Amino acid sequence: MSRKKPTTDQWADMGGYMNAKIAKLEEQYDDNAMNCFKKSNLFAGISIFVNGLTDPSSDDLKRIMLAHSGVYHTYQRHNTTFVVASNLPDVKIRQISSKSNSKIISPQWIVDCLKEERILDYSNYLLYTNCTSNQRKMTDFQSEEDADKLDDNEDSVDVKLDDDQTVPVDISKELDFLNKRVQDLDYEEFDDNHEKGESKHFARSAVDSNFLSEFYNNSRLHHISTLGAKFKEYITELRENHDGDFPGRHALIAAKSTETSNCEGTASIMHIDMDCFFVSVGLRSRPQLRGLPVAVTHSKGGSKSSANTDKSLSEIASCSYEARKMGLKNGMFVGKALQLCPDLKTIPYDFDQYKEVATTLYDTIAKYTLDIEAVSCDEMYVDLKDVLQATGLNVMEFVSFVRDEIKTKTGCPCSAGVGANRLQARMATKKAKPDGQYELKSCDVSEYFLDIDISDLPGVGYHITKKLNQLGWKKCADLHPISLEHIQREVGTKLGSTLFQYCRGIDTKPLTYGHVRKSVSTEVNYGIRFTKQSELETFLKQLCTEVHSRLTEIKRRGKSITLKYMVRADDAPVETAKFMGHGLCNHVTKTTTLNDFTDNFDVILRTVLSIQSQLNVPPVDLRGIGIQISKLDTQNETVKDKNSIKSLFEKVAEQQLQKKEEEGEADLVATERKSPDPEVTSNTRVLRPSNNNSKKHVENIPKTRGRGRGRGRGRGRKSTSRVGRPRNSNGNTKTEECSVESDFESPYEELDMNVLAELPGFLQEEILREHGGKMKKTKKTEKKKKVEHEIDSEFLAALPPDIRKEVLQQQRANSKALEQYSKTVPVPDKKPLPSEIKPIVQPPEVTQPKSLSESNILGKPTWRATIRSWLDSTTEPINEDVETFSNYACELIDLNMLNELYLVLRYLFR
DNA sequence: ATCCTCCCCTAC
DNA sequence: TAAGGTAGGGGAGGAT
Repeated sequence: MSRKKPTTDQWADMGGYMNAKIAKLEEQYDDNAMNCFKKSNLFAGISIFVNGLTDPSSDDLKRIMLAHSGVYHTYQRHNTTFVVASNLPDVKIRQISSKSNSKIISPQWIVDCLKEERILDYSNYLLYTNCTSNQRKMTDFQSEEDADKLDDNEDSVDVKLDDDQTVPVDISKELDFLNKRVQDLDYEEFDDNHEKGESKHFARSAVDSNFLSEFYNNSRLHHISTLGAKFKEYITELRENHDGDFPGRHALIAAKSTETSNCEGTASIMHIDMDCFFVSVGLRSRPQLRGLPVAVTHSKGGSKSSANTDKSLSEIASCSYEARKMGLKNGMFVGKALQLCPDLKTIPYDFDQYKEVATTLYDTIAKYTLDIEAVSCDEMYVDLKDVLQATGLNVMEFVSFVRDEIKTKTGCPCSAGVGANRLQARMATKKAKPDGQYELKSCDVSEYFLDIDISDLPGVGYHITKKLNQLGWKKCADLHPISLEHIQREVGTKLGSTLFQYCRGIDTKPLTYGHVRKSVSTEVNYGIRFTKQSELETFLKQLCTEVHSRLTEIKRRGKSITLKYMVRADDAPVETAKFMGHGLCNHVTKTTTLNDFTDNFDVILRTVLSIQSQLNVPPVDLRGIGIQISKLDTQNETVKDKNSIKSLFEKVAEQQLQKKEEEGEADLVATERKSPDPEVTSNTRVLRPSNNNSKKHVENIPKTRGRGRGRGRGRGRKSTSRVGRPRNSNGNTKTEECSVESDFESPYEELDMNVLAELPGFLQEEILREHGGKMKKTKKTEKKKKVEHEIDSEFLAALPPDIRKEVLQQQRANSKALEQYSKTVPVPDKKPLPSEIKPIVQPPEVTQPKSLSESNILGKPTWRATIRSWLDSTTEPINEDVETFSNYACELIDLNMLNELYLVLRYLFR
């Protein structure tokens, strides 16, 4: 291959620059790590993307967002709230604003918001105000009239397009011209801003600072994946907020022509799917290409200069039916495709348009019913039973009605299949395509399936197909004489029984409407070329930023962090055949399970860096990197019951009861036993003492940074490492046991940890906080503290008298303990807390227990934060009256727990 | 037995 | 040049 590599000099230059940059980043990172407290919720719900150079720098802006609950996007997304920029040329602005909902504002807005500690009206900070100015700009190189046409076209989702005449024939030329112009200007701008030559026009590999964002902007798979997820969420949302009215149905009833009624209501599952989606969307503005073999790909040039494109290894994302007839397939390389079909026309991607069309598709269906299971951006299952019943239409009437509507609105054809279950509907769609519909009647099912290729069944991909074909099984009919056990033996229990049923048209899986994420990940297996460890670390950090922002976006936290590598296989050439591809690789993954759920950037980054050093793969050999966060905490809605405050108490009580029973005191308490909601208990896991052995809970943050001398060879298939990180970085932490004592660094070693350990959790917390921050202040604060710990009279009043007495007693004892303690402990200088303590004070990564127990709540420095965090995720109104709580408490909780629980309540009601 | 981790496979 | 992502189901085999 005469592929051009950057010369060694170029690499070296880049390395030098990158090193300097990294050093700076590191420095900032450390700052960042020390100040990882959330400072406020100022920017909650707001996300920014920084475009170009800004003041403050994008890094600073990121830190601000991190600290104030905002989200920092490493690349612009449709839902980015603000694009932050200082100086953008009009063209760029137009590009941004026409393609998204984001407003472009000056970074000053963020600075000023911070200053005033409130969200200011951004309109004064808009970099540009709508439309007018930039349209004028366009006239610089377009006639006014053309520009108008163009605009019309861009907004034309709702315009009828089935008639090709509607669109001017030369529109695509204009588009091309415009795009080129925009691109040219982009480069010019880029040069202006980057005169130092720190980066080329393109981000070539992952060492370029803007590689990640460019990659994500251009990756079809990324778009397919994220769009799909988005629409699943979209449907879930629509269902949640639905008021019971389906506006489309009225029109349907009115438009109903015949008096047909839907008597045979069995086959009412519809599977609907856009026909070669990307191509169809692209053809809307290129009517002259209709009827020709067309493919969507990054590769430019189409069929005109075969010299260059013959060998193109660019992949085809989607190709028209005309192209498929020539043997083209999605995913095929352009080079090969051109051999099969020299007349192939290639068109570029337009991700924003895909999204628009998909939205129209979903909105159209949603007018009639929300019994929708989203499969991807262009495909869904719909249960029509309800609509048909409500409107009296028969199935195919309805199907053709919506298909027409979709085609009219989007200018793109779709196909639909109808059957008694999802499998039948889906197989019916196959017959319907292209641009058609087909109902698979129950009497036809068995015959219809006989001739279906096994490889067409869902769940049967490349490998399974191969395996089955080798056994001589190709058609569904071939499977009929085979016993269930036999099939299972070949392909596994689960898939075996699925296939056994599928080949007969049986599918018992109902449509699923709720959609709960189980993991979040980000992965790049393209353009990964590192020469140095530092480049790898910088990139890992970017990936962490990315997962972190995705995690925060879905408002979840995770416990398990996986680093995934693709490593060049020993015998694979260093230069891949495909430009910047990954070539033949081994996969290496390693997972760390934290003790606590986290959504904290620092925790994620440290964990990842730590795994990185354990895997110890030479950066040069890396070809792909991914980070996955799994074991997400439970989602609010789905576990409302389990998360109720009542069940918290019940579980605590249950736990105590068990303990007492074990101690043989069952009869004493048996009468007190309340049988909790069976659903709750059935989901309660039996608690085991945390195997994290130490008496004190310590945050589970790996501290090792940089290249450790981890030696985990190759496959990384060791069991997952618990990264119970010793902090004392000078290495001599022999004990895996990590107790608070051994982990303190110098000034804090003076703290008498034994005394501290004696105190109730909440006091430890207060004291440690004082210690780290304000202990310098005099008695005054202490008095204030005391007052704060005084018992809420409202709460007291709600208690039965004898209990009230005990509570008061206990409270006095606590105060004394605190007072005494503060005398015995020397007051250190004001110093930032060591990182072990941080989470105790304001922990994003506190335990969010699946099960709650005494030991989870009490006896741990984090109990309070634990409960707090747990309650943060509950949708139960925590403003239930104090009385209710005290009643729970009195009924369920041991007396000596009451005081602590009281403090929980105070905390909640503060 | 049951759970957990590390895979592999599939789908869009 | 090219932009080979992302989430979920499930099985093998070790740990508990």
